[in-house]
Order: sequence, then structure tokens, then C-alpha cells
Amino acid sequence: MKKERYLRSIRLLAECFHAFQHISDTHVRTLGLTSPQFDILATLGNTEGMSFKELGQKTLITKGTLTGIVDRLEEKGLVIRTCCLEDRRSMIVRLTEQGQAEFERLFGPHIQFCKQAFLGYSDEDFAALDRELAKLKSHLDATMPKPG
Amino acid sequence: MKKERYLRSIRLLAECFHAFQHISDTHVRTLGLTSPQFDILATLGNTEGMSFKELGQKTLITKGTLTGIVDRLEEKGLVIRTCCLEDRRSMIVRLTEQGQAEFERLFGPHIQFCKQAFLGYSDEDFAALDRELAKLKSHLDATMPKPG
DNA sequence: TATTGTTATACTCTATAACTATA
DNA sequence: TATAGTTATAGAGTATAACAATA
Repeated sequence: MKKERYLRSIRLLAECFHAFQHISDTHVRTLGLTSPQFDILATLGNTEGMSFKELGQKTLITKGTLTGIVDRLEEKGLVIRTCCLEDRRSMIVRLTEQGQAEFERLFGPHIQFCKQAFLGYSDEDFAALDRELAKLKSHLDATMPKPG
Repeated sequence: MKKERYLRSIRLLAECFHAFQHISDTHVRTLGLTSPQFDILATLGNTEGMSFKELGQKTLITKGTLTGIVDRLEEKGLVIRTCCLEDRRSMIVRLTEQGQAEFERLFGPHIQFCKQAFLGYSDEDFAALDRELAKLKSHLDATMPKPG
């Protein structure tokens, strides 16, 4: 069985992502949210809200699942559904005042917490990393079918 | 709120990983396995088997969860638990003959399928990507607490 | 007809913690 | 006392497909 060249890269990519995700998720959990819930909160933060469709596209969560996650966030009083006047099939999800307050209370500290993972990373390190990841991303976007 | 430098890198990392994971998971599903199940199968492939502890460390799955996933793979007849003679607290998980056959039947095609994501990526592209990811990984390993 | 979001179902994964049997 | 794995519980995410309302 021939060893494909990309496997090494994907393994590295997965290891990096998992390592970071582990510390991030563990911290999010201590804040009382699940990872997808925090993802939604972070996506809605500093916006006027957006439709389920747009929210699903940004977070890669399918519509059926998204309904449940938004339900739980609505039960916590963090988001609210409003009708979209232009297209009455569509629902707009946005942060409530409490949700906005939670976003501000949690997001900054979370960013600070996760920052420790990159302690000592130089501007040049970041620039080189971003260059390769951006190259990969545009390649993947061009090569792979879009979800949704 | 100051914009932390690492956020852009992490966003790129997550986007790349999610994009790849989406195509990989979707394909794995069509093979009749969940993503964690395939992960276990791939980890056990071409080994003599390993303990729950080692399997958990390699896949980042905690012991309670691992018991359930291995249960389901055992029900499918793909893996088997055997006792460890040296330490009788420990259980060794290894592929059954059928599991080995499934591994060989699924793994190669899956690797080929996912390869399409990197179609046209050059040796230089891979080398540059690997260099930055390996740098990041060793940095994360040094900076972040290990799970387990 | 196609699209947006909901509902229903059934399953898988997950965190957590108490438990057992060994060491 | 500590470790390896299991069990129990409850909740959360997921895929899938059928559905209602609207476009």
C-alpha cells in the first residue's frame, strides 16, 4: 500500500487542531457552555443576528441540529428567534441583552485563556503559519465540495 | 478589545481542518462507521493491538467513552478484547480477522477518496505546510498540558 | 417545485462520578 | 493508595427523513 503524501500533513493538521481544541473546549465547559453553543454565541457576537441558514453555513452545523442547539440557548435566555420580514420562511437568531452580556463576559477571557497556547510565538512564526494555512484553505475551497 | 494575533491563525487552522474533516466524515459514514469508530479501526490497523489506556491516548477519547465505542465495534465483530497477562487490570483491544479485513477494505479507498482534497498540491507545498505545522505542534506540545 | 426551518426518531458520543479488580 | 477499565446517568450532538409554511 503506497503511502500518500498528504497523510503526514493531515496528521499534523489534526494533531495541532485537536491539541488546541482540547484546551479550548475544556475551558468553555468550565464556563457552562458546550462547544457548539459557544461557537454559536461567538458567531452571533457583534452582529445584528442572522438566519438559521447563514448560521449553519458559518458553523458547519446542519439545520436539524441547529434547531436543537438554538433551543437550548434560548432556554438559557441567551438568544432569541425573530421573524424575518423579507422572507417569512426564514428565522433570524440574535443575542439577547443577556446573551450579549454573556458574550462579552466570556469571550474575552476565553481568548485570553487560549492565548497561552501560543505563548512565545513570534510575528514571523504567525506570518509563516498563516501563509501556509491560507494557501491550504484556498486550495481546499477550490477542490472540495461546499457543505450546505 | 484588542484583537489577539493568534485568532487569525486558529481560525485558518479550524477552517482547514473542518473542511477536510467534513469530506472525510461524510465518506466514512457511507462506509457504515462513525468517525470515532473509524478512528479506532485506523489506530488498531497494522498493530498487535493495544490497551484501552494507549488507545485512549492516541485518539484523545476518554476511558468511559472508549468503552462504549469498543462495545459497538465488538458487536460488529470488528475488534476483540483480550486480557493482558502482565497486568490483569488491563485489557488489550485488537482487530479480529474480520476487523483486519474491513480495515484493509475501507482504509485504502478512504485514503484515496480524501486524496482528492489535495489534488495538485506540490511537493514544495506539502513541505512548507508540514514545516509550519510541525513547528506549531512542537510549540503546542511544549506549551500545553497533555490530556490523560 | 424549491427552500427555510421544525419535528420525530434513533443512535452515538460525551462528561461525570461511583464502582470493581487488580497493582 | 493508585491505576485500568466498567457501569450508570443524564444530556448533547448527529444523521436522516418527513413535514409545514412560504417563495
